[in-house]
Amino acid sequence: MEGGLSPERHAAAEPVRSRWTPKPEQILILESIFNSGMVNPPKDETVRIRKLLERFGAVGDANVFYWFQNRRSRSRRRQRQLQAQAAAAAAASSSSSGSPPTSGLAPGHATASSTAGMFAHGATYGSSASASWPPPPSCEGMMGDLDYGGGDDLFAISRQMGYAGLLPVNEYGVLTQSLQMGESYFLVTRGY
Amino acid sequence: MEGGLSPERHAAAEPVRSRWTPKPEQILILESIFNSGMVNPPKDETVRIRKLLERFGAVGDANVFYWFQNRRSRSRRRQRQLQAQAAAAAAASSSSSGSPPTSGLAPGHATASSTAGMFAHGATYGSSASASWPPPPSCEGMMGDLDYGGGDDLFAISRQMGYAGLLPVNEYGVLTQSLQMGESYFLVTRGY
DNA sequence: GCAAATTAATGATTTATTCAAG
DNA sequence: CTTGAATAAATCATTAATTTGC
Repeated sequence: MEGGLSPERHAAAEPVRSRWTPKPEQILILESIFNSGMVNPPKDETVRIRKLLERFGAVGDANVFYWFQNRRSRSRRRQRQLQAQAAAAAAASSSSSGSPPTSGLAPGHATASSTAGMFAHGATYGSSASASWPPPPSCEGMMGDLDYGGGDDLFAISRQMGYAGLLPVNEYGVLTQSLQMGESYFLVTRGY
Repeated sequence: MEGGLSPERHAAAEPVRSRWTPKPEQILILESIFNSGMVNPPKDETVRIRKLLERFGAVGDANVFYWFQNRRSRSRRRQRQLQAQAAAAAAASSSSSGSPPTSGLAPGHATASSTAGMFAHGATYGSSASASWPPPPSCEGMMGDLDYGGGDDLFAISRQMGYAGLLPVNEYGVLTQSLQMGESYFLVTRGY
């Protein structure tokens, strides 16, 4: 099995599609949100998330949408595969003990080993990204962009609550507790 | 008690999701384009198409996108079903004359009965043509951006060149000849 | 150590399926 | 039933991890 991708291609006018490569911080945020149970954010939420992520690098709504879509899909596939494996093993060794297909998307275990401190911070990294927008769910929340100021008030919020301190994370360094829906979080990485 | 993900996300107030009902003229345009071979228009083309359709009623990019998606899907399914049927029949009767699965998308009968006059107009080219796109917005302007600006001259131009004459249509009143890629067409309905 | 060559992850597209309005 | 809307599954394509030979 090999890719068999030779330098032979339409070497004429290829726009060279490049794709978004999320920063570690962005991944952490996304994982956290996903892990907190919001696996399929509606459009307005997606916009909010995107605005959060933008602090760490250019990103578009579409990227966020795609991320969640892929995350859902692959999470489920892994789950299925794992279950099939278990089923096969069970069938091979003994019998029954079939666990009915629960939800499929299981949030967090907690192994709390890695540490990622979270608190607010203001730094304007990202620029904006080109963004078209994929087909998100219902149009309910399409009333104006509840744009809380300009983003810097994130500070305010977190200051209000004081830095939330450390939150429980799993083996991926991902939160196992849900983030507050209306809040915004920033994270401070430890090393990288 | 995270509650995980409640089965219901939509707020209590059901937004009464109403769906787009394309006008006959719009359907004709869409069918024509699809029938002409452009079965999966890239984003910029979709925008153009949407602008065209907007003359006959409110419509968004997402609607156009969905339409083509569904059209492709259902066209192919019908084709497959038909083929399966044929295969089954062939197998049942005698030795099969298997026709390899050609492309599923290739209509083009011609019965030329209905009439729809179409004006051709040399439109803005500029098709970046290459890339496809990330699916379009869901609840974006069903009325929002009135882009009539570059739109009106369509009429002007078509008036200039005079009606381009009738084009061959099939039993659905749909063109059987391909529309020119860079062009824009208008149709004059006969009654409705 | 370092790049070219491979492989593994994963962002982006397309297709198939499902749900619900009309 | 037809068909617009939404989602999940499958697929493609590019980027990061690696392996490998020097």
